[in-house]
Amino acid sequence: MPHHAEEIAAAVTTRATLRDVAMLAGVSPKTASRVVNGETGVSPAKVNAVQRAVAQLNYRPNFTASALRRSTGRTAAIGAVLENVANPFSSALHRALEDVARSRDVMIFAGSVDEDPAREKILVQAFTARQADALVVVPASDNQAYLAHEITAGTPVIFVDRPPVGVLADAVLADNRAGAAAAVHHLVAHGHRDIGYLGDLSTIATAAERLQGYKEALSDHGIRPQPDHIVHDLHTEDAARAAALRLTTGRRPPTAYFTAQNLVTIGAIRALRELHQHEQIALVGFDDFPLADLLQPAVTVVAQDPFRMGLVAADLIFRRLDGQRWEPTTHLVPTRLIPRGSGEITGPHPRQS
Amino acid sequence: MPHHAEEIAAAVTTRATLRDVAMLAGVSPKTASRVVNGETGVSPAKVNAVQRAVAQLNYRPNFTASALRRSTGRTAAIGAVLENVANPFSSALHRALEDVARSRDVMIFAGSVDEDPAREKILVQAFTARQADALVVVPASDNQAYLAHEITAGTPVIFVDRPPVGVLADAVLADNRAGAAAAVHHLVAHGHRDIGYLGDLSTIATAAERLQGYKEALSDHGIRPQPDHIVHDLHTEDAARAAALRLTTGRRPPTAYFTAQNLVTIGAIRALRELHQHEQIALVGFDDFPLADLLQPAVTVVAQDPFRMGLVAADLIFRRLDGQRWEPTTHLVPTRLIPRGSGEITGPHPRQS
DNA sequence: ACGGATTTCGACAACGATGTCAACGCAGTG
DNA sequence: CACTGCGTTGACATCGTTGTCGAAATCCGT
Repeated sequence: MPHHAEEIAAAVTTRATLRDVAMLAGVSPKTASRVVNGETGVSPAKVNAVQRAVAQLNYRPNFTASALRRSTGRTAAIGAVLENVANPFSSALHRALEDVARSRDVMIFAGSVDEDPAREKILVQAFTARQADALVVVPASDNQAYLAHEITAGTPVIFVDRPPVGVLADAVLADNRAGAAAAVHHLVAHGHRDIGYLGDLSTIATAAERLQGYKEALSDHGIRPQPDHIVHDLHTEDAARAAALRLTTGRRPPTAYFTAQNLVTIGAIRALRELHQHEQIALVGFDDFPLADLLQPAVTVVAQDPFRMGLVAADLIFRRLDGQRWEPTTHLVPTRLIPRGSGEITGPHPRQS
Repeated sequence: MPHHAEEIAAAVTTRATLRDVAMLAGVSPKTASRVVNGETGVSPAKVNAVQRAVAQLNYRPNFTASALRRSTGRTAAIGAVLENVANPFSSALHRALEDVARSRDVMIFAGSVDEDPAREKILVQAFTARQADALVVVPASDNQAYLAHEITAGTPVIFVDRPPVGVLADAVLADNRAGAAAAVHHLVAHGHRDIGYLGDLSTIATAAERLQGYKEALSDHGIRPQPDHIVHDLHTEDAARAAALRLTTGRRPPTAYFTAQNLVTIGAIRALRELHQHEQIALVGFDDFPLADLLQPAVTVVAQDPFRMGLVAADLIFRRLDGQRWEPTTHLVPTRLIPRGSGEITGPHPRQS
């Protein structure tokens, strides 16, 4: 159906195209395109005519069509496969990506995986089908070999928080092992030798790393970990609370806890409160959370820096998009132990020194 | 440049197109398209050949090109103009949108405005340029007339948390006025008559509504609000803390506070702690926050339900996208007062009844 | 006034995909 | 045997935009 002038006038209900603008301005679509894109070499008279037509028709360029035609094919969009856009870690990461992307006029597509491996693939597919220029992935599945094709096809893929398996790619990880070890060293230094471990799903790579750090640190002090004081697979606050209740009311309860994830920390705190042990039993949590400093006692944590991780990931992405080449590299972002009170409750084995 | 067979074999570095698939399978692009889209009326032999070619070339359809050609032109993407993807309100809203969108295979573009009116327009532009099928907007500017064109062009636009100005559109709002009034009634019922108000930027519509509710509730009880106990434009935790410190150490300090926003609430709590007044001065905050129940005293709040607001907004969007028509409507999502302790500290005017 | 350089402009094809439609092959019918 | 009808298939145009390239108009210096 050809576009006639009278149609254009009547067509307030539909979006104007460059053809419509060109027709109204009495120029070719190509010239209209030139004006819209601010190219030089168009006579002032035509520039004016096109600009008036643009305003009159409220023309908005179709960026997807433009990207399709353009040589680079860039869509100026990055896909972020996150754990859950609503949790603080993911959303801080998301925000960091956005901040860097904003300076380049790039948008972020974000989606939540909820630890569902199938969902991870679905989201990656959805983002690649929409021609995302790059992907940021917090993997939930146990293998990301399916991403090899995207990477060889030139799409930068950066893994964040958890390392890739089955494929070589850049990764930005917290130093989970060192962070967990620091927590344990801190507790031992405050006189604890019987330190309970409460952790997330053992399928999650970071959880495994933190357990490893916990065990290594204990072994550094010649302490043999008590198997029944190590509990995995606590994926909800309530599961963590139940586990902490059980351990604390058992015979020979731990004198301190290392809680290896946010919700686990909070669940454990609830349990200790209920048992009125929160001023007696020490606790260090992995991953900081808002208001940790306002609780009684304030909660000592090993803080990650998800915002910084996002900044690093975004930097890698844009360096790759700018054409830089390098071997896939893993970047460790350090953690920081923040003593606030709960981790400084002294235990029964004060240091001799 | 034409696609030759040997090019296809060598072209592992570039993304395969439907042309490549068709060529390798020995069929026309149209037939390949039919197979990829699962249309009927293709002989089993060709279906097989195409599927093999798809697998061999790791073909992934270009959804943006498809959307461009398709009659509906839907991109299966919704733009969300949020306050800040990293704050709990926005991210809960975001997540609700995602949950509903997921069931329709629709993705969410999200961006943060940070209360910057210019940024609001930029994001809307970016989303419409990318042909988002619909927009969810938490406005920060004082006028959204610029969106009228999108709406008449048939793009559903739903305002959330704050009403639109200068344009008619659906809106999903918390019942700010009633919620604020409920907080004040609650405090009065516990013996308070001198209730300080600490609020966010007065340019934000919700802040104005909450102040209005506060004033009306006071007036219902025949209380004249004290002008110097009303402080606006507290947009950071620290500004709120400073204001609470100032009011509380002034002569004739309020016996209770209504803090009209999240960070303001937390800032006020910090101030009261520092002055050791947190067990003496009552406080009700607007908007719930995690761990409010673990503080000492636990914090009484008027809870909004951003997740529900997102669900309602998403429902409106998809009903519009499905072709339903109705006059723009405002949906009020009720708030809920959650007594936890800080709001039940009794004041100097216990009720006679 | 002339030739050549420069500027301005539009026709055309193409990006990757699909709607339209006509052509083809093959079976069944009169 | 010619004809109809159905199921397959591909040629072509098109979505909105821009890269390429040559034509036309304008400019300059001599």
